[in-house]
Amino acid sequence: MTRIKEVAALAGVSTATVSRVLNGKSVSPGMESAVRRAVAELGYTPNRTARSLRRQHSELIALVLPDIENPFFTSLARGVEDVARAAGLSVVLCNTDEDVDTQEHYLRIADDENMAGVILAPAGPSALLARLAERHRAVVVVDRAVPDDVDQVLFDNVDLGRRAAQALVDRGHRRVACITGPRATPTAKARADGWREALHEKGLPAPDDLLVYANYRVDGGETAMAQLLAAPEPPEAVLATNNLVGVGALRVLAAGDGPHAQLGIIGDLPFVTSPIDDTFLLQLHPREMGLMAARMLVDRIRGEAGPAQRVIQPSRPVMLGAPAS
Amino acid sequence: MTRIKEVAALAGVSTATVSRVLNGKSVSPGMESAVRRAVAELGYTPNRTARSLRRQHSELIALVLPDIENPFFTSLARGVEDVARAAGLSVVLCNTDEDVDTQEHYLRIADDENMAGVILAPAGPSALLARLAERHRAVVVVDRAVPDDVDQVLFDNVDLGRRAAQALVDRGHRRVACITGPRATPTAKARADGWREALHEKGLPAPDDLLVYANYRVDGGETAMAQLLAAPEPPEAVLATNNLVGVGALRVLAAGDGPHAQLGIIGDLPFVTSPIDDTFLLQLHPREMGLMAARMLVDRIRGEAGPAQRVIQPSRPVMLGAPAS
DNA sequence: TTGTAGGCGTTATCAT
DNA sequence: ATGATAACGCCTACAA
Repeated sequence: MTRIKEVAALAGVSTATVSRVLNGKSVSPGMESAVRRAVAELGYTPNRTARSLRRQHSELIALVLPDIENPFFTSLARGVEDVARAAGLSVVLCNTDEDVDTQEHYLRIADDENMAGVILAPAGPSALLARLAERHRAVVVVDRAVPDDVDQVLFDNVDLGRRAAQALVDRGHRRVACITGPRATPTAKARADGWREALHEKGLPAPDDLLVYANYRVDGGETAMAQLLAAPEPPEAVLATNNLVGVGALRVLAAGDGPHAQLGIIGDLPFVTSPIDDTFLLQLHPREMGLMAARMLVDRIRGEAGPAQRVIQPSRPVMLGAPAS
Repeated sequence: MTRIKEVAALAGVSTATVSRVLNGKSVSPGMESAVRRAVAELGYTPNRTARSLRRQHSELIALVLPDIENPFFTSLARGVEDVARAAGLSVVLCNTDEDVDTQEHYLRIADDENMAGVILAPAGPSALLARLAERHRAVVVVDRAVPDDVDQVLFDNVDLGRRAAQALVDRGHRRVACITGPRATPTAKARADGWREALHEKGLPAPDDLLVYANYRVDGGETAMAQLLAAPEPPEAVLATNNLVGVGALRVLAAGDGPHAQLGIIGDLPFVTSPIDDTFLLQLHPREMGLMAARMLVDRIRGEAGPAQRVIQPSRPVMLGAPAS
């Protein structure tokens, strides 16, 4: 454990001078080189705990995610890292496992560790978030909106649902079902609302039996898809409103022992193995979302940001495989 | 920002008493309740930076991973979290992106932030790791062996390769190919060595054209599998030595426009969509590996661990779908 | 049991 | 430009 004091002693200067060299303040060339030599010789790096305590902020940012196993979020994380590292900040990831208590726990840690900022993909409402923002801590929320007055990078979820459903209708389908997440999940509800609006705009019915509230994971998609296909009058097309239920739905179709249906999925599928013919994808570009969120956070940390803003992230429609026969 | 001083003032005691209450030292009941009331009223939580500086260690552990987008590692992370959280430690994840410089960067942060311990899945050799261990920092290495004298939780990679290849040979195949990672990746090489040994033990040849060194990701698996199947004499079976190249290989097979081959994969496939008939899986249970590593780390942090040990993690063979026709 | 005070390692202020 | 020193917030001897 080498301390600044030892560096100072070896270089024959005061600790203040060492500190100045390390922080790029003006120091005479002779002393500077002596200090740098001593630093190199001892392999000294400043103790970040002491530095954070003194400066009242560290060079860490916390990226607090609800589900580290969802490729959407890991891809978002990569985007955040790229921007943050380039700005001299290090990213630590915290997994809330969709649990609000765990979320509060990690937000509090970020605060108590004097981290420079937090990017949060909320698992649910947070009391701490507002407090952090009030104290002028840098905070950016991604993916799921919160009522607080903080920077947010979001999708227009109703629009996503509408456009995805429209794409399916435009391919000639009249019975278009929707698999979405739990009623209590706002993005799931919004995307389903978009689906409903699209059908109505096209003059099509959107009966309750065409809308399935599944758990928002792979097994939820499987169950829901199986249920839809087993109905007396199965849908001609199915919209899966996130990547995981999309994987589940795709699995059921790929098993191939039931009626077919055209699939639309909101999100991306990094690890699919089946040939996905005849599937409509509305890609979300989570990495870009991470890049944007990190840029906003860096600006805020540097004090270059104005009032809190909400940015809507674009999405991209892609048709995979052969057109519907 | 509420400080211990304010709590002390509100409770009418000294800061020392507040600190004692917070850390479970003996305090008279009257004072204790007064302190607890004040803490609750102010919503006080101790500043972890100051605490870490004073105690010389924080309650954070760093989980340093080479690829946050690989489900193997996210699953491992979940295991680590479960044990660590139960032990009162919080986990922060750091992504090295398979880059040794980034790895050293995060290891240094873990050290300079006085973190309680580090679990590292190495991207390559680390000079800092040995220094951390020497300074009696808690360190556990997972998945990829390092020469240093630290706790390690590993697979027997040669054995994995051997058993997986044996399983394919035992199903009657004589031309069994192998897709593995880059020559410079020790686990990739070891698993390929196991494959070679198995073939030799069965009296089968293991010619160079049956062994493909791919990049260890999905696209590497695709390219390698396509190459193998396009050969004049395509293999009857193919061993993919990790989950990602397994996905790539499976994709090529599922596309179905070439000759077929039976597939063996070392690892798990959380997001596959195709029906995987006729595939041999040697499952690795990364979550269990994370549980074990975290338990060892906690023991070491608590000073309850003896000399550094290496634990070999078991794997499980599974045959999916119908037997080879 | 409780309070006082020193120190963890760094940075920043204030003299020089 | 440089050095001595206070302060960041907390914990823990030591004293009472």
